[in-house]
Amino acid sequence: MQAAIALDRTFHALSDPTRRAMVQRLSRGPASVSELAKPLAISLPAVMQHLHVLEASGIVRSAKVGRVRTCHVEPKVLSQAERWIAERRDQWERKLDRLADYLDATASENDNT
Amino acid sequence: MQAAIALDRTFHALSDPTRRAMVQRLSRGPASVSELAKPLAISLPAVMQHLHVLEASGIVRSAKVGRVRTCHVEPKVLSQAERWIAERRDQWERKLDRLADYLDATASENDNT
DNA sequence: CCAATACTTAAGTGGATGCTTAAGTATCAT
DNA sequence: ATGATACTTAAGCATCCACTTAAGTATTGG
Repeated sequence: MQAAIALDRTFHALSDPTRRAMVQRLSRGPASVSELAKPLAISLPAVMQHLHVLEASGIVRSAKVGRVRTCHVEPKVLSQAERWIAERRDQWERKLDRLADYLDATASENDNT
Repeated sequence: MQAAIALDRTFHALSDPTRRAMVQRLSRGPASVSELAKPLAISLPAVMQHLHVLEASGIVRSAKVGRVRTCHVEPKVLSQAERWIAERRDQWERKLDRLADYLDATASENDNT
């Protein structure tokens, strides 16, 4: 049930376009807070708040050296969210396949008119 | 950039445990609104509101026949969200691989002591 | 030392979210 | 026709969200 809260936080973190832009930037490599903020048309405190959300989800980690905080992506958490989606999608798609098989089988039974 | 709004809605829809439970139920097969509501400890209007969120994202579709509304999962929208995550994760993991390669190469240069 | 840099904290605001209860509407069964 | 069933709409409410500005703190370069 702890996994549910992790998924809550991860999907919530990814539901905002600014945060996805930050993740996209960080997936090209580490960046400081101000580097993350540069392309965004919002204040630095707003960027900090988004960063907190991303860190709370575990998607992003950061560490401060001197006055610079450097951030990077943590792919494991992304994998968990990805897997949740994939499992539901697979389940539904297999269900559709089984339905198709059943319909095919039923159709061929009626082939001998 | 229409895709961004679709991702907003999809990830937002998945960020709630009640809605994920509904998706999980629907990935086993179609269900009516009251079937969806049965295991949930919330009122029927609340279930409706969650359903609206899921439909707005495109994850779920529904149609009413008589007085029963039947809902089902739409796997394409799930795939898009899944792909967004996979792309970022891959990018970061490849970056780490390249870094490892670089470190290996640098290490072997210093092998001739 | 002192000013610039790089965050960080705090407080406030408008709007979205998730829930409720109450009161509908449209079928279906008798 | 009438009651039960299956939603559906509406209204209200507490909380959360994304953002702002203002005022910090901690490093670093001159």
